[in-house]
Amino acid sequence: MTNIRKVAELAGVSVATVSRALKTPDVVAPGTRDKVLAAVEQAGYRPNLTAVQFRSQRTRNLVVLVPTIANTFFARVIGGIQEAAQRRGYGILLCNTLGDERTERAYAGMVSTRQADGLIQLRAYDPFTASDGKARPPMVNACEVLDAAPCPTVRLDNRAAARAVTEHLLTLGHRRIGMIKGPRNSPLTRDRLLGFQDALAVAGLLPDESLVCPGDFTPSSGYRAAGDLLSRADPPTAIFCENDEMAMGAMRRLKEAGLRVPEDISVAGFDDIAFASFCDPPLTTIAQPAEEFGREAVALLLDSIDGRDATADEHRIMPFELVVRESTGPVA
Amino acid sequence: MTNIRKVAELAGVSVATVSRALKTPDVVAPGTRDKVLAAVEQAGYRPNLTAVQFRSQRTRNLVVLVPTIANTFFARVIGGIQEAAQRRGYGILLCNTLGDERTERAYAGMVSTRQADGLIQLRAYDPFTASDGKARPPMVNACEVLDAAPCPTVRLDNRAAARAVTEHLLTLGHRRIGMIKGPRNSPLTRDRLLGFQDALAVAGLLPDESLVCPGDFTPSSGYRAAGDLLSRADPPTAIFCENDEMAMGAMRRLKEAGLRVPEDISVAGFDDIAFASFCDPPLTTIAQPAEEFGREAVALLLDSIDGRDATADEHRIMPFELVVRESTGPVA
DNA sequence: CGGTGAAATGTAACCGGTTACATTAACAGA
DNA sequence: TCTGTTAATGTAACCGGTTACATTTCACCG
Repeated sequence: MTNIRKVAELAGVSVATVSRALKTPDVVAPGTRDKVLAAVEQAGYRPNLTAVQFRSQRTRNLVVLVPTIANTFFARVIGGIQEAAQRRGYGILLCNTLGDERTERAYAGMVSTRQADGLIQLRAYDPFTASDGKARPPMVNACEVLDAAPCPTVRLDNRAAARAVTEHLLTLGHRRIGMIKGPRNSPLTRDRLLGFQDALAVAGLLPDESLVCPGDFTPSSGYRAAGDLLSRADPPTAIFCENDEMAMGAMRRLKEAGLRVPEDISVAGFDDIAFASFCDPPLTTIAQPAEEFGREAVALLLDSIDGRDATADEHRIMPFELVVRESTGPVA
Repeated sequence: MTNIRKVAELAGVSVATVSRALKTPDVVAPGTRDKVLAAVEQAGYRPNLTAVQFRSQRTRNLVVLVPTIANTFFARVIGGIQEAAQRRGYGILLCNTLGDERTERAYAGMVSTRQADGLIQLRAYDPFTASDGKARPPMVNACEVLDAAPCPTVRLDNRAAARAVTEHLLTLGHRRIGMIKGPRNSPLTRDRLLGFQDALAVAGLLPDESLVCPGDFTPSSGYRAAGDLLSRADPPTAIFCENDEMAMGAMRRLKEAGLRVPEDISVAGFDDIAFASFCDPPLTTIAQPAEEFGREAVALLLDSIDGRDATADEHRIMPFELVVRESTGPVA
């Protein structure tokens, strides 16, 4: 393999001069610089980045922990992360954790062992134990965020967004509204449920626990939950799903039961994934700037890595928008 | 930062003994081993992996180039890659190239510069130029595969799969069948088109170029293309889309035109993404073992990296299955 | 012409592991 | 007791860059 010494020999200069000609060209004489560049070209020299990383204690890699890449929303967030990271000269090490804490800690360890400079966590979980001490590696928590996050965060006001969806349904005259939740132990799910209940309370409605079904953000869990809601003595006239995937599963189930959406029952989702405007009927949902979540997370993380902002209390609340399409309508 | 020297000092042994106690424990005396492990524990020592990578010339990272992570099928493939890589102790460096060749080459360069040990390319493009010479870094090309790939490949028999879909439509009595293609210059698209034409030819039908519309694998391109097909004097009675995303876009467009699927017009897709069984009506499509593509690609790449199999002519053809759901029916 | 300072370049230490080779220790057999 | 052999451990070179510091070169000025 051609290394810097071979190039130095070829150009008739020292290794230091080669290094400088490549990294800080303005400090070497023009003539020397040209000689070096010619030698680099001739030798087909590419600096060994593991050596650079080792020496400089900087890898320019970021670890990204995502609960599941199969989720369309997360895929968009990752797209944003990757784009922003690349623009700033960073690569991303992706880990699809599937919620497994051992896996999360293993990948988080890549930061402790200097394989990456920082970490973006898209789940409400802190992979660093107390034993990591006060020397917490740079981390940003985005999308699904810990209540007392020990790091900067990027999130939505999920409670307000869920209230907006619920108010929309109430305005249409719905009074018996079902909800399909996300996974338990999730602050995000809890907040959306709170927003849902807030709106009901304002409308003077008592919360009905039996109208709230568990789900796990997959279409099939939405399908099952919708079935449960239909089997009630007095099924709801509208269903609010905590994401679009479950809403699509729910709509499938409703149609199989012979119900029309929205004439017989309304359905609302959350996230505004690409399919939301193409399913039948197009889905009323909350649009989130997914890619922007990713970009913002990268910006905060790089700030933290570069020590530009030591405070771990930098929190960004991203905007949402209620997108009313055809899956919600007046109560029958 | 605690390094191996601190640990050695703490344990009262040499750095070599510490290294051995961790990497090849059987060559150090049990008593010494215990002392070292205790010192490691006490110091909270984690080996600096950049140093290990630099020294051993192995990073245990793989670069993955994906045209677009937003595509549900690719997301599943990446999930398979990530899982298999992790099981073998490798991390993945993900690059969402969006088809940009500069970006692809930049990331591919991470292999040449030793930041990664190999590369998985999910697009029909070779990021290594001739100047990289005979020292081609380990690479595997999966899913969308070059005709003369200079490396092992993992792919589907797209031609046979497309023929199977088309034969299914012919069996239902369709004679005027539209097709929505993927991006131009794609061997995968070309093969699916060939399979489509094969089936038509066997049925004695002449190919009708005007029934073949361009698309780009997004729902909106399917939506547009379906509109084009409908505007013909004699629109097709069935549409074969080269992926499920476009099929869902097309179905949306057909419904807006007041057509019922499959009573008035049949639609078939390709890939069997999660939404395929939840859209309305559930989509007839080709199921591909997406995760398995990823796992297989990793297996081939690690073989190549470890020199277990020097031949670049290892090619895997993955199985497909025609999944008939409700979006296709007899011609009206 | 010698002195001065700036610019250009060279020398070598250093980053933190791994490992070839050297050394020491321990023990068996003569 | 001495020698040979093996196991355990230590010493130090090495990987390929970066960079502090030393040295050389050279223009310019008194």
